[in-house]
Amino acid sequence: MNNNGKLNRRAGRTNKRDLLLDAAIEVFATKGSTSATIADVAKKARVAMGTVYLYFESKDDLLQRCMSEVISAEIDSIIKKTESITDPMDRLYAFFIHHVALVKEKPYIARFITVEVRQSESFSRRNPGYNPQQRYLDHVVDTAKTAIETGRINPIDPHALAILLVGTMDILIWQWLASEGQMDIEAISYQVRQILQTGVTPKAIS
Amino acid sequence: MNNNGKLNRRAGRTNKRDLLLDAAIEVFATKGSTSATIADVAKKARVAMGTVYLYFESKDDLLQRCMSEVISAEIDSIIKKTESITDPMDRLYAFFIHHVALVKEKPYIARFITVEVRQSESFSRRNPGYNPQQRYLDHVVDTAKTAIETGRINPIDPHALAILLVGTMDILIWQWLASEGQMDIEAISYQVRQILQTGVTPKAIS
Amino acid sequence: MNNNGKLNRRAGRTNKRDLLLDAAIEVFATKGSTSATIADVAKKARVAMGTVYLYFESKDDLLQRCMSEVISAEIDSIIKKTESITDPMDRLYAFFIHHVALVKEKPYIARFITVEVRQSESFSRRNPGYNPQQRYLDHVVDTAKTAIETGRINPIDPHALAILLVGTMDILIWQWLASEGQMDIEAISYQVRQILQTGVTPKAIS
Amino acid sequence: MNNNGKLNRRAGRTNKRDLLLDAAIEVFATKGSTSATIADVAKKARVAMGTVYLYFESKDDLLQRCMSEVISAEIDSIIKKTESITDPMDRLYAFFIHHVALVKEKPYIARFITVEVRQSESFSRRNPGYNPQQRYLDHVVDTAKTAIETGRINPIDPHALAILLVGTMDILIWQWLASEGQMDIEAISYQVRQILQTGVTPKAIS
DNA sequence: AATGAATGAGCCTTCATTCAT
DNA sequence: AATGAATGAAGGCTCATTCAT
Repeated sequence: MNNNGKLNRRAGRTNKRDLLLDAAIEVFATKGSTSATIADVAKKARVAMGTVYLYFESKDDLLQRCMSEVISAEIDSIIKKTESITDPMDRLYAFFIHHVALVKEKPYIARFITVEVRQSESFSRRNPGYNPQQRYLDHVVDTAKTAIETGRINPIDPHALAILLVGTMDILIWQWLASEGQMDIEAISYQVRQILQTGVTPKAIS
Repeated sequence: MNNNGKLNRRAGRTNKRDLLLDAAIEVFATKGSTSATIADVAKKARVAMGTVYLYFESKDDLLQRCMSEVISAEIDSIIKKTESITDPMDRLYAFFIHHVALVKEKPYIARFITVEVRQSESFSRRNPGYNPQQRYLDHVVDTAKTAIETGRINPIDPHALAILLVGTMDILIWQWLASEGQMDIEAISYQVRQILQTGVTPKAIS
Repeated sequence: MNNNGKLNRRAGRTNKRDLLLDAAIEVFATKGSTSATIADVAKKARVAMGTVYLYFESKDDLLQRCMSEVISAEIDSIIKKTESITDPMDRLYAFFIHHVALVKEKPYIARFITVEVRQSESFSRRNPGYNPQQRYLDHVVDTAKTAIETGRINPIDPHALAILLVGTMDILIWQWLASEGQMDIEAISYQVRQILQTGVTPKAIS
Repeated sequence: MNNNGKLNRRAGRTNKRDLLLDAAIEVFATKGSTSATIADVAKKARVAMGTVYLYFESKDDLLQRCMSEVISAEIDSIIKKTESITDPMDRLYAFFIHHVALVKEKPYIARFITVEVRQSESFSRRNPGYNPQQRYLDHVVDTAKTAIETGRINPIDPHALAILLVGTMDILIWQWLASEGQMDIEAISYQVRQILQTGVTPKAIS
């Protein structure tokens, strides 16, 4: 679809680099980043081991790039998709649902986020802005603040709500991955929304 | 020769074994179980490397024991502590608070639970009963069912509530660990309880 | 770029593999396969330790290959060399002499055969066809049967003769190795032939 | 059965030492001396590992003592048993048969002789007099010389005869061990005697 | 730009040996 | 004399990284 040499060359370069990033995420998610080897990644990408080092400085660099580039892009994409929704409650729910969709479409990205990113402390400390969970939390806090300001939801603590939502999403995905796709993630999501909306306590008593 | 031979021998054996388990959990939690070496564990426990193999068959065995013995014991202890509380809502909250207390007291156990157990799929598959998160989920589901039956809370989906609670707890701890203890975990916990009790939607509107 | 790509690659691979096999046989023969280390073999072959694992799966695999490839090839070669000799007695003697020549030329192969193969029971059981001593015995039995059928030698038990010959050869080499090449192995061989031909008992008395 | 304290104490000491030597030979013969561990020997002897070091300086010392004491004693015993036989040919055959009997009675000693002793170069060099095969060879050479001097056998090379006999014996036992006792060792022994007595060559032709 | 053979540091594990009891 | 827990050096093997082609 590109129509000049410059873009093509760039695309060529980008394609192999992206090919490697995709292969790396899948391999890292499947075997765990420590157990996965450069040979595994190279094999999955159908290139020679040495080629990996033409695009990434080291195995650790490759791992960091997976987090900061691929994962970050996916999350940006999700957040952007929900920005046009005006009702904050709907926006949060849409964000939730879009993430679920990503998970179903590219499960290895979900596994990578829920497993690898969490344990990568060195990454989190060096690149706090790229921690997907932090991105999610910040996004929810922002949305919640708007919702409160507009009176759309009760004046609750936005940070607490964010933790509730993101934590729920995280473990929901974890459970779904563990169930190997057997769990009805949408049904649970809907139930979660109901609880959050009305609370658990009977109205008369609360 | 202190008390009697039997106790001494048993205590002696148990002590060194427990010493190793504690050291292992801390080391595994800090470096990740794959990156951590037996030498690290031995050094932390101030014994020689070979000694580890007097009490555990392999590095993997040591990791499994950390999960199935130490972690499981802590979780049993927490669940047991809350069993006497009659009000289901209070019981769930107490369970939450006890877990927070454990985390504050032995942060490396928390880190081990939130990070290592999650990625140890092989363990989870072989020993589903020892997965702490599953234990938590089951416990909350049970408690929620009771609460619903007694009319103490609305007839919501217990499984959804469990995912909400445990997921929140999990990420709350993760955030607290990342903040290196700076976050006011109790305040957030209280806010979470408020949200869960009354819901986010203004009464009149919902 | 010498001849053609195919041959070069093949030759390159074969050469390093053969280099390792030769080094391994010498090291195994000298130190014993259990005491010999991969580092020893690598050092003798002037490669890095890891290189061994590019050509062989494990230390045990390397040992098996020494037996099944190198040793077997040498023995095939000896047996083939003697096949054209028509007189069975001469053929047996030629076989004996050729083996002695091999021993003198590549003493470490001889030592490997007399020492390592003997103790490698697991190998013998799994690959009975590659046991050099068994190969020798079978060959001698076959030749002896022909010799008997043609009336060239007395109707003795071929199996007993095989054991006599191969056993003698084995220990003769062992003695020669122990004497560090000082023993006149051909002279003894000739004497052995004399004894076998005429027997030890004076004609009149027997 | 001893009847004074001194002897008893000595016997006590000797018994545990002998117990260890027996256990060691069996273990060394079964697993190979390099693969066998001190723990194996201690377990077989039903003593603690440390006890081994009360009677032997090191694992190597234990191995040397197995060769120089136990094996040597067995061989002395065999040679002594045949000394009274006047006819040299009968004496050699009796020696052969006695060794076969030892092998059948204590196969692990046979395996130890045929396998372990052979590969223990360091031992052979340091203690040439204790090499069982050398002892056998020397004995046969002596007997053969007598037989020749008395005209009982042809004036052959005694050394060649010795190598013939001992080599045959060695491989015969090896074959028998490999056959797991299925081979009729006596029948083959008899055939071997026939061949040695009369030779393989038809009288008229030789 | 691409390859993959070669490297060697580092890890898990074993086991001969010691020593406090 | 006897024990066996503890030690730590050494070996097999892996894999991130390099470099000649």
